[in-house]
Amino acid sequence: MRYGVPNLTSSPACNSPIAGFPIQIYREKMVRAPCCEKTGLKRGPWAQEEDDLLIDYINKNGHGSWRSLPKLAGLLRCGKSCRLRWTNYLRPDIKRGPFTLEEEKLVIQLHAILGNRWAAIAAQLPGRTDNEIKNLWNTHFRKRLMSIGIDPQTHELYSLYGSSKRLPASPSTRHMAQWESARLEAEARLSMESSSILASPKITNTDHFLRVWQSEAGECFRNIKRKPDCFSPASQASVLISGTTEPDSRFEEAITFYHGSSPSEVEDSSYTALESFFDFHDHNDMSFLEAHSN
DNA sequence: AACTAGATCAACCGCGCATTA
DNA sequence: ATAATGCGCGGTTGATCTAGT
Repeated sequence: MRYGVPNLTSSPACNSPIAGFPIQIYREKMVRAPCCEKTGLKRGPWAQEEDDLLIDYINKNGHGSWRSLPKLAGLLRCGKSCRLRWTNYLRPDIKRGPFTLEEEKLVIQLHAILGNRWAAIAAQLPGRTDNEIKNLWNTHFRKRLMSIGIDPQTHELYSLYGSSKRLPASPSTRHMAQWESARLEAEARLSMESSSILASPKITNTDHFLRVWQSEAGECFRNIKRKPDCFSPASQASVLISGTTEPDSRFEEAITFYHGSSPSEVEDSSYTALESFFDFHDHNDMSFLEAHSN
């Protein structure tokens, strides 16, 4: 049976008084009380009948308070377990099955920007859960990136900075490596695919971003740093792209990287970077950019 | 056929933030 | 202002599956 009695000697979770620890020790260690009374509650894999009960209840009543849901639905589970089961597996809009090439590419690009913010990455992939993406990353991408000499955490090329994993000096250099890693990964995948079916969308995307880059919006985007006013470059870019004045700090670094690059200098890696940046915003933003394209 | 090692992924946990009392 | 509570997140675990020997 999976997830049996916790190992009291090694698991931090055993600090719970319910797991057998004296209440005093529990309090001294300042450990938060468990989310629910675990005695008598079922753990481990969900049975079909449990799934049916949960689906039936949520379909009729919505989930409401997760804490009170199990009792109301007739489940011997804690609310946390119910929420996890629903959000990661039972939700009707969950997309099962292997990730598409485009989804994989997007995950890599978003990870280069967002890091291990799985929920934020999942928000950009409809039907995919943070857990699924996290598993995908840890089981596939991490090893693959490492095998081609890229640090999966920072997206930096080990080979650029010698054999050690020390960080490169400047933010712009770091981002060059970051974007390069995304490009290398995408290209490595594409090279394994012999069909022209996959090549065509790439060209289309490149043309699209080249058009955006050369458009009025792209010009503003490139010249942002030259504009002297109260907004930071990233703020201006955000206003331009999405209307928000609260950009992620990583975008500020990204803008710095873009600044000074001419269209002829920005090859595929920068298109990939630009694509990542724009993909982070919703599709309405893309409509705005397309409307301003030549 | 039996064993082993590595890969996969559902489910767990503690923590931090936001909200409520 | 503070404590309690609820929820969601990221990291980790371990049962099961698969491929290799």
